[in-house]
Amino acid sequence: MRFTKGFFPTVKEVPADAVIASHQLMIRAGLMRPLGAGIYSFFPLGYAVMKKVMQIIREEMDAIGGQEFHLPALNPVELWEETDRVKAFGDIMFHLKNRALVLAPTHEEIITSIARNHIKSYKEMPQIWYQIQTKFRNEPRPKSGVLRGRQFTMKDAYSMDSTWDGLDVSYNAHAEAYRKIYTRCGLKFFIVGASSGAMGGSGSQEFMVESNAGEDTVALCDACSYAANVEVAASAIAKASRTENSKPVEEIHTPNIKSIDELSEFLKIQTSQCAKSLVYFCGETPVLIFMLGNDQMNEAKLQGVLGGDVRPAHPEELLALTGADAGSIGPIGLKAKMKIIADNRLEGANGLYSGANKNDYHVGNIDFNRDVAVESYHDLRIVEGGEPCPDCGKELRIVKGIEVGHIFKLGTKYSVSMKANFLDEKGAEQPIIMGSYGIGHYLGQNSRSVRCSSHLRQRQRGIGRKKVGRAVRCTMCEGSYGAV
RNA sequence: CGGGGCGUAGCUCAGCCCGGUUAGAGCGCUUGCCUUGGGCGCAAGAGGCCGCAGGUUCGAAUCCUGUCGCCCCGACCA
Repeated sequence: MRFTKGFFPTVKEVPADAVIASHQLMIRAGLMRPLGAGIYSFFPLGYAVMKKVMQIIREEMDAIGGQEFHLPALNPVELWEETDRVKAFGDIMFHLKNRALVLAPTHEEIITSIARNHIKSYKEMPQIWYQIQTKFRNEPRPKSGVLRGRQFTMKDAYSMDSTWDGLDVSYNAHAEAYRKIYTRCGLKFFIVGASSGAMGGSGSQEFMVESNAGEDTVALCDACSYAANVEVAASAIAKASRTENSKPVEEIHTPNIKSIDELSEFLKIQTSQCAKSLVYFCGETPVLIFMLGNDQMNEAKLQGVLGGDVRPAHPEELLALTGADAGSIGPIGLKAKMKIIADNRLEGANGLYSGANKNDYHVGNIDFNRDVAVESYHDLRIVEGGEPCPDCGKELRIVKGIEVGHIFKLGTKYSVSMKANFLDEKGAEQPIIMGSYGIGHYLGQNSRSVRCSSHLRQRQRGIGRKKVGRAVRCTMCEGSYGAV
């Protein structure tokens, strides 16, 4: 068909409700249009790009032995009740009003139900099943165009193995296939370790693309391959120093000194000679936390250490527990007995300054070994850009990333709850060992890959009609984007 | 779900605070002319029940209430 006959409705003006570049460009170039919040119609040009991406995905999935399915999006609720995920998803899952049906946000349950009906022997595994399909998630807040929508296209794959080694093989095969897929799509990606969250299982990795439109913040090392979500990222930053001899503690009058900066300024000391105190509650239990200097505490890490939801103490609680207001709290002279934990950087440190638990007073020469009943030391800090990489020591960068893929070792979570068992070599019944692999799973989608491509391909001038034509062709040519 | 913003021509917006004749602009669209090799120029024209529903008023796009929708921040994100 002639290009001039094509339906490519372009717009000159930047759409009022599109904020990020990719969203604006995809609309302006006529790739798609919104139908409602988080719902998009893909027009021929946009669908052409999407189809090319799907083609690449199919080729790489087939190459690792994947078999393509087409599963229903309309699912009986009962299936989801078997794994208790009706509750787990809550409002995120769409429920039909006039039937006991839900719109599938992912397909572990369906796959597992098929597996339990048909896979009876270890001889029938491994299996890799995948599909490219429309998913539905009732996002409380769709945003950034196609980045987070209520209906989207996703490739989801599932592996079924009879052994844990087999799971590793399937998992690694997917990781490799994903590398090829993103590379062929022309995306510069990096891989971060992730928590498997409520998906369950023993491990997972996220494939991410650097973008300031991203929703995740990642500490990234360009020298080695270290990459970790800031929620879990660590750095090889030095600990606080320890001198040969500890001097006796001394109380210092520090009128109106609250912050670490004010304290170091007032006492003419380094911020790294100060211990910052924070009080959090984990449930009903107050916990006193020490950080070195101006280090920021990472609530996600604290939560991991304490094993529950945490919240900062209120001002009145601070006063009751310590005898002072925020800014004057410290390890010595506490009013109430509290669990005390501290950041690793403070382990064994001495000569430190902290609050005296008395407003307008601080205490100096604190020795954490001698004066503070620290229950345990943990990595509790938020990694900052420029700190040394924990693996290679080079500088870390803090970047925003878009999750374009997520792979999980599910293990037996679904096979156990849904009783998907097989007979092993000895004739013993075992639950199937599963993996789940999404491009890009919860936050991702094929359409997001399109989005990323558009985003990365944009130039100062934006993408005009001719450029879009070429962009699409280039997408079709598997990542020869340099030519655009 | 909490906070903020916005809903006026296909698009981007003005008008609304200080209610009052046929509601405007640019771009787009249609027609004609011009030009006849590139987001051209000139002229004419179509197109809006001012998101929807109530209310206040002699009179509402303009004020009030409700409602729906959309966007942003936050919470959430399997």
